[in-house]
Amino acid sequence: MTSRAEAADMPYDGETKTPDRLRRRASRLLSGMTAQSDRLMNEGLAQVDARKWHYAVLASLQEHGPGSQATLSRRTGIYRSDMVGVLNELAERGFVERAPDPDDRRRNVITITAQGRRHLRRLDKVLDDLHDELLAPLTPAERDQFVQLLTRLLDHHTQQAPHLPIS
Amino acid sequence: MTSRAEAADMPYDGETKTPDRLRRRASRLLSGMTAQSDRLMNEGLAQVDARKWHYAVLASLQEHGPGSQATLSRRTGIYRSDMVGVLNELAERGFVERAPDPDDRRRNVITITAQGRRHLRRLDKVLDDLHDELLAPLTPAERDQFVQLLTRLLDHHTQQAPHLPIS
DNA sequence: CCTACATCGTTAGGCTGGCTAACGCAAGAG
DNA sequence: CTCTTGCGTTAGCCAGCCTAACGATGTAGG
Repeated sequence: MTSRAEAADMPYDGETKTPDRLRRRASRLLSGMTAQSDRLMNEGLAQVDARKWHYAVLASLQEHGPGSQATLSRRTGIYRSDMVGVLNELAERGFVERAPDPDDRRRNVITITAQGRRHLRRLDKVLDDLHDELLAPLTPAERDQFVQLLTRLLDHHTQQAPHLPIS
Repeated sequence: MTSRAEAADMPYDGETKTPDRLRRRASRLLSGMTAQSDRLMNEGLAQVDARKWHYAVLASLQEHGPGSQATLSRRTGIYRSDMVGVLNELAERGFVERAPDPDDRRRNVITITAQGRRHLRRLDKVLDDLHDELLAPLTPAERDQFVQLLTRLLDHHTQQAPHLPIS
């Protein structure tokens, strides 16, 4: 409250904030960590000729069964404009099948193939290992808590602001 | 264990994995959450004619004092090729000053101005509010823990893989 | 002094991911 | 039959991240 500012060579002009707010800002930590995570996953998946989206689509297919491209788009959070390309790649490799839906001729029904299921198992293993590396510094309990905190945060934000088609 | 596969209409071919592995993958939670966070911060900062980078630079200047562009680049994680533009924007608005360094004529010395400090205080307030919104579903204790977990993870990965110039 | 190398600010450009817009087609509602 | 909605597809924008190269300047070694 007292007038002790105006000292021109003192950089901290009355700020009592935590010194390294830059490093502590959750938003900054998040984007830093995501950058790291993306790098890790992309590199790892590239070694088995896959991408994150491949996994998302295959996993969604296996867990919720076949669906139209739009459905998959909603389930995975991939825009339907980008879904086209992803499915092309997956179909090229024989991991999914794209067949016209007889009940609704606008739609394609996407089905995972046996090969796709094998590939998915492989990806799951790869991702497990990568996540082990990603979360290496945390104990199992901490990992659970981390995931739980993230889940709660994400749920909160995707529910009241459905900006993303995720989930 | 028994052979009960081959049932073609049953999508789950013996997988005993957690059903919603897609949603639980830390990497996926992270990128989802970061997307949400980035959106929030960008929108909030845009309302005061600012960007994330502006904050990073100003905060770094205030905390560690003036420095060359390359130094700032290393401190904030902004590539020096992009730093040019950021500093142009900040200088235009009178938040920093760019002066040639007499001791090393390759360098510019960047200094935060009084106006810059005022602006930074404003940004800090804005960001505080935004983070309150971001972390709304968490209790104070949980927020701390979240930040702490993220910090540990990030430290771990940036130390042994200095891919990013961050910090 | 000369040479070799590193660092600085700057410009240009590439790649990727997220996102919007528009199209033609098909389905459903009134 | 028309209007609206959803579908798959193409095209393209924009921001972030990142590399490469340039001329100018500094540093170290002979």
